[in-house]
Amino acid sequence: MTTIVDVARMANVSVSTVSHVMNGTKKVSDETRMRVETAIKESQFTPHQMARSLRSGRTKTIGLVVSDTSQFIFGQVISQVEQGIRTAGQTLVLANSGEDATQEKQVVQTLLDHRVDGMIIAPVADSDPAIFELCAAADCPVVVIDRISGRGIDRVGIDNEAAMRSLTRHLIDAGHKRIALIAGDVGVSTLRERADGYLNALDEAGLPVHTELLVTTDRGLGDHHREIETLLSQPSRPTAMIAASGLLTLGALRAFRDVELTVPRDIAFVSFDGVMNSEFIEPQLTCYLHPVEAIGREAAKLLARRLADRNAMPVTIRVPGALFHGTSCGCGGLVPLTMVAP
Amino acid sequence: MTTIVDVARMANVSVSTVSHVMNGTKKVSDETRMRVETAIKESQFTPHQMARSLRSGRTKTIGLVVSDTSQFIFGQVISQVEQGIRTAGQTLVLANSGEDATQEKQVVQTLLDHRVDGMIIAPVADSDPAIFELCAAADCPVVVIDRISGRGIDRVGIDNEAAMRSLTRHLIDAGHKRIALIAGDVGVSTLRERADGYLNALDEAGLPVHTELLVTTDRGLGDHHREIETLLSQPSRPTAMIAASGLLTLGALRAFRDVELTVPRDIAFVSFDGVMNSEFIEPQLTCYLHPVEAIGREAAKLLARRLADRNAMPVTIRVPGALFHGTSCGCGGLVPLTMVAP
DNA sequence: TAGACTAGGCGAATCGATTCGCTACGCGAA
DNA sequence: TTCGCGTAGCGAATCGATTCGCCTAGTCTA
Repeated sequence: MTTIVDVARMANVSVSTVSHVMNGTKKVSDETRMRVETAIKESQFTPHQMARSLRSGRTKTIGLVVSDTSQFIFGQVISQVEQGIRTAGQTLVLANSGEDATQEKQVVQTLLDHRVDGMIIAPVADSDPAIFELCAAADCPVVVIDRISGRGIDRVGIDNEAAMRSLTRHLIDAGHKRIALIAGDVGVSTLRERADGYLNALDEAGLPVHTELLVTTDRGLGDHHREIETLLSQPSRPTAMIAASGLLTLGALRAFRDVELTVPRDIAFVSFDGVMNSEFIEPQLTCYLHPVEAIGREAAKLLARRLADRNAMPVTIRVPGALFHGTSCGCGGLVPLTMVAP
Repeated sequence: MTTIVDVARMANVSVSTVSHVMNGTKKVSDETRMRVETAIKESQFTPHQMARSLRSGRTKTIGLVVSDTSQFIFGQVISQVEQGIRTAGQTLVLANSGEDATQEKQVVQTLLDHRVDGMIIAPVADSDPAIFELCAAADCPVVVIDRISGRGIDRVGIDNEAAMRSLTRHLIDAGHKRIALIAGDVGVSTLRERADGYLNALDEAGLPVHTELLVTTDRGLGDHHREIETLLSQPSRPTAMIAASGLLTLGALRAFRDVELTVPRDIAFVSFDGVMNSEFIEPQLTCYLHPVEAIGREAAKLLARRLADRNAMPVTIRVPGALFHGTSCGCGGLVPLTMVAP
């Protein structure tokens, strides 16, 4: 590989002059600049990023930690983040936390060892708060996605509570009183906020909470379709059901199929977050559409802002999503579905 | 941040001794080693990867270039590759080529500037062969995924021709003679191989090729459902159809819906590659299942092998996929679906 | 007991860039 | 003529690790 020394020799100037030409850090006469530039072209010189980083302390890389790269939702986030930081001249270093707090801490440390200039993290359920201290100690700015945790940190996510309240309200307006929620792991802040939205909607409407209709799980990412089957097989089965995530929606759909219930004839169904290719699935799901692309975009923007001004006030950005009115809620479009507040 | 110098001072030894303790590059007495190790722990020292890389010439990073991170198939690949290299102590640097040759070349250069130890590339359709020269010049091993291009390079992919031949053969065995292929951009080697499989199957069966049933496009990633609609609206419409990719399958499904054809009653349909959540889509698609996870895994393994032995013979690994016999082909399970040769 | 050899550790060069301070030169003013 | 000053460019220290060669004791052998 050719180095800056080779270029300097070719152009018959000193190493520092070549550096100044490349970075525009000092005035160089036109004539010298030309010589250097042609030398760079001819030798196809590209500066060694490691050497550059060692000296300057900046690597022009951004770390992104997600819990499962293969999940569709994260694919969208990765795509948007990559695009955002690439156009800003940065490069993406990706790590998978595998929905495990120990591994998350490890990969965060690895990214810090690689001296990323900043980090975007979608924390796991029982994330160790120490990771933020690690980043702070390394003076590495962090943006948290989706799952909100800690104060004094830039965050971007959706308004889970309001969105779920809208969905629940819709079923209530359609006359349902026994509404089940497949809530998932309420240890995850996202899912707990959604469960809160459900409870608040019931409360506002003066409806009682039937604890047997609230399906939560302590841990794990399963789709829980066995539990849902059990619930649906009982004599006092609910007249409506809400799934709190895309994965849980798939579990519910499996359960409906297995116990041979037809939606919306036998039970009304709405979901938080759509599922892929839902346009080909019958019935059309009434659901909240998670604005994943926007979240990725905003996260990249937020980090860029932070890198430009380390002392800016930390902010929390709530990206609005959209509600899709399908046929699965069984209201036949007669009951309006009100938008989530922005 | 604490550096190796701090540790050396704390342990009352020289810098080089600390280095030797960390890397096990020289024998150090137990007593000294202990002192150094406790000093490392107490100071929470982690070596500066940039400095380390500058000296050693290895960055412990692997570059991965895909054309669209948000596509499900690449999400799977990314996940497997990340896992593979993480367990090997490497870190993943991800770049998006956006299905554009110019951008692809740029990101490859960026990754080389960051001195990745190796690279895995899923090339774009009209990929510039120069990218391989760039890598060769930088002495950076490359593994090519899926789309095969060039010789003397490690490659991992599936046997597109054989898989497509099986699918086509299945429809022929079921009695079809007018079989359409939605082939997509045959400039992409993957898709051309699939088209070849279709043509070879027809040839083996002694059936003529109807060019109007072969829908190809010069460029782009669209799902082409308009073209498919046109084809289906003609009086002499085919009795069976094959879609050559997951995306094209979605286009076909849209077209069937829009022109109100029922599969398999009005037309038989099989697809190369399934679509997400297809278990909830009626009818069940008879299709070839792309072994994406295996491809990602193998790519990581292949690169590891190459890094261990730069002089090994370049190999091409063909990962076998599976065939799923659904109801969309309309044969009612009466006609056997023969496996792809491994 | 001298000489050879080993173990354990130290010092300094090195990787390839950035960046600060210095020099040499030319020009205008006093 | 001398002084001051701005401009263009050079030299060398520096970032934080790795690694090679050298040094010093201590041990073994003849």
